[in-house]
Amino acid sequence: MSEAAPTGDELVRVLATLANPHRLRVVAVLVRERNYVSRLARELGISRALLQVHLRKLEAAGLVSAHLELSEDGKAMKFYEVNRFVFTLTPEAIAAAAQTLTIPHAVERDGEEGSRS
Amino acid sequence: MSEAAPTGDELVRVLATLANPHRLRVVAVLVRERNYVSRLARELGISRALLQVHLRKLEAAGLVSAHLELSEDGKAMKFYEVNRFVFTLTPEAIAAAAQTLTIPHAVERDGEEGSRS
DNA sequence: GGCACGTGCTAACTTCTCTTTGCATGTGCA
DNA sequence: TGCACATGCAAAGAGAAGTTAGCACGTGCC
Repeated sequence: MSEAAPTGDELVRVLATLANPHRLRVVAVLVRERNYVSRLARELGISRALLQVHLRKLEAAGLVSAHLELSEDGKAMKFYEVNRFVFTLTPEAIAAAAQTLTIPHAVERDGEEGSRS
Repeated sequence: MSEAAPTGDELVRVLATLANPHRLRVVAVLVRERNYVSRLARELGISRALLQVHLRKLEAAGLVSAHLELSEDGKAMKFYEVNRFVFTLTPEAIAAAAQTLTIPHAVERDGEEGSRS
């Protein structure tokens, strides 16, 4: 996931996903070590239901991965870990990504009838 | 604005600002050349009122700058241009930023696991 | 069985964001 | 004076996002 040139839609999704304090904290915790949902919720001090929503978004954006595993005592636990990724935000990179946005707005240049000039 | 280590709040604001197709296109157009509001709106094919809202957010995030100037025929025109900025998004950078988030969630780690349910 | 722990889901509420619509101001020019 | 162009702002609706609460399922163990 080392981004060389993300598409506009992809970039929008990633940025929207990371533009949230909860999800930033989730990434921060997962960087240290992989973790399963319930424990992660406890460490972050948020409800499990809320965490799941954020984890789903992070996963949808490709920033984290989930692995369902069975613990020694037979309990199903869903482990999450962060993926490697590098997104570099500069005006130029953004301009390039913007060109690939779907549903592009009309950039028509017809009515050039300025009263002045 | 070459970010060495943005704060969590700052990062969230920048990401939230850039996570929008319209604003990405605005940056793309302004990278090529500075422009004033009305013309920018025409080129992007969106209403002026809508563009102003987006420009305000971009400016609030420090990504663009505005300069009010008078044209030859005396009309007041507000020119916008993009600022230089570099934000590098990696799991580690995000983890670092997350540590500086205000209104941090309680990350308590004691035997407070009550069965309140 | 009942409790503690893990998972999943959804309905419903609140809050925020986006977008449109409308009106206000000012200038230059035919 | 009236039109074309520039600016500004705010109310209000529509839609998306965030959050809570509640229920479902499964396992191991006293």
